[in-house]
Amino acid sequence: MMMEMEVMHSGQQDMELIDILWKQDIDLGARREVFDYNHRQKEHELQRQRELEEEKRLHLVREQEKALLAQLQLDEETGEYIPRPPPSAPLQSAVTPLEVTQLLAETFPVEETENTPVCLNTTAVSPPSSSSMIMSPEQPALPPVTLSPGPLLPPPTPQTMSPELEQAWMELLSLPELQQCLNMQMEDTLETTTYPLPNSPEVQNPNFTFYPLPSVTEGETNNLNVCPAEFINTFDGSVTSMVSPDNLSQIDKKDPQINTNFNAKGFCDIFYPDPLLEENSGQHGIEGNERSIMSDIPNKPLFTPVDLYSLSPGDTFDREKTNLTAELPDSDSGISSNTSPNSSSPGKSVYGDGSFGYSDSDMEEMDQNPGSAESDYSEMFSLNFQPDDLQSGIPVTALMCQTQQQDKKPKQQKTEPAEENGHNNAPFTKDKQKKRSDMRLSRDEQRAKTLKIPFTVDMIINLPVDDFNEMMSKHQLNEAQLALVRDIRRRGKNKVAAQNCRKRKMENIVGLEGDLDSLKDEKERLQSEKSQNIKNLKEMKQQLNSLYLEVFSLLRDEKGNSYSPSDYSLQQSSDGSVFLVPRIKKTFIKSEDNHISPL
DNA sequence: ATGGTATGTCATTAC
DNA sequence: AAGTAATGACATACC
Repeated sequence: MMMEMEVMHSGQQDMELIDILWKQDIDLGARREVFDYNHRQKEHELQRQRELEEEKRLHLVREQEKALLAQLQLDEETGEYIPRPPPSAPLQSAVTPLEVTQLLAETFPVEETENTPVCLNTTAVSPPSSSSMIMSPEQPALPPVTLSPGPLLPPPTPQTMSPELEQAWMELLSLPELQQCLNMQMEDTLETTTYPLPNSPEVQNPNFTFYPLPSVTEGETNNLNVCPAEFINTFDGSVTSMVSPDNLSQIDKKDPQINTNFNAKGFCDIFYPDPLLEENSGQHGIEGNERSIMSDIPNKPLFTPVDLYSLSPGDTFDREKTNLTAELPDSDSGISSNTSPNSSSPGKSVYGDGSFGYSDSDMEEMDQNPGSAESDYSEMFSLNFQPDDLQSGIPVTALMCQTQQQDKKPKQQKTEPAEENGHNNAPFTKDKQKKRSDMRLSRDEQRAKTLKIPFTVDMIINLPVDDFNEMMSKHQLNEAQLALVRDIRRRGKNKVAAQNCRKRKMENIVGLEGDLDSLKDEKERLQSEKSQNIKNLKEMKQQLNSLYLEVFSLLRDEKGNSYSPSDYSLQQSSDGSVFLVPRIKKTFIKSEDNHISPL
């Protein structure tokens, strides 16, 4: 046992080291689960041993608390368990050790808790007891009456808690190990909603009030080691017996999974749970059952991811905030970022959400677009971005899309944090690209919704002038709205015109390219025809020349001599007769036409 | 980093 | 003259 405790303690030190290192690595993008997982892998065998040990102890604890609870009855007003009078506790002596019941009876009134042994608290901060604090292995031991108090009662809040409980809660929060676990949960981007500490049973354990806080850090292991098992059991029994029924029932209804997890995996799996599993189970528990209650409590907002980061110490919130901002650079849609984190959490986190509720493009647009309409957009935006919206937790862009997605909204709010944290950017960028094209088409639509234009963009753009004017005349629109409607109509028509223009231009280009091709073909054909004609002409000339020479060679004068082709030429008159004409004496020959002998 | 492409928008002109 | 179409030019996002 001593060895185990020491090993456990060293393991916790490792965990703390990992915590520190991980915090340093936050900006490098290192995720906590990696370290936790490796750590768990290393300590897996040790954990198994501890689990077996723990299971045995828990079994005993259950038996005891069953008996203890049987001795308690619910105070309807305070919601606390109070010891039953001895006659009404028949199980008391049957199951519970006498010392336990005595201690319980003595310590249960808050005023008397100074009798609480130190080792009780020590067990409370030791991992096994911590797990039993959060888990509810004691649930089956609850009597039926206390197990089913009917509708869920509000969890203990600063408003509802008694001062003792509140103090106990604060001190509990300051427990080093608990803080470690809380830090893990808060620093882990996925482990958010399993933050049930305000509801934790031990919160209402007055014993914690008297826990010497400084000694916790120093002596937790020492006390652990020296604490007798019977005291541990006693403490556990008292703790569970102190649990108010509403808390128990909440735990029971909130996260039944924890029981199984606890038994199956042990406390390490609870404190370092599988992120997704933890996320989902926690969210269902809190948001499903307690949203309505918690949302009314300003100081206890829902532990949605962003809220947790807003609660987490140091740079955690800023880091997450910037991450969110970076992850959602284009929230034209107004969907992705706005639905998840802030629906029910007022205050800082909401402002953070609001600050990146508008997309860059939207802001740029508002800056870019001159004119009254756009300036009014800004006005509207600033007006819309008011506590009213903050209360509802939905920024303007979310509000704009809210109408489109009202049916999806509740589910999204539950699932999206897990999804957002669960996967990386790759799917998101895909969606973003899809949404981008879609959203760019509907930019004017969003503007119209921002200014509450009572027409659809489609109507504004496509209605004929008369219908459009009639439609406009039926509504009283202010200057900005009128300007926006005009701009929408102009832009819409111009957009179509540009599309048609480009289409025509392309068609013209294609037609001209076709013309060019056909003209090239024609040119080629004509060129080949020309060359063929030239060839034919040349051939005919050759034939004519041959024929001429042949005819000329047959001519003879009176003396029977042949004519020289260089001195004479053959010419054909219009009536078809052919004359032999001397080349040099052409004019002379003509003048002496009678001297020429017809052929 | 850079060039090409698609698209939206604005200014101007034509109808 | 007003409304609309056409189109060049520019900006932006995306590949």
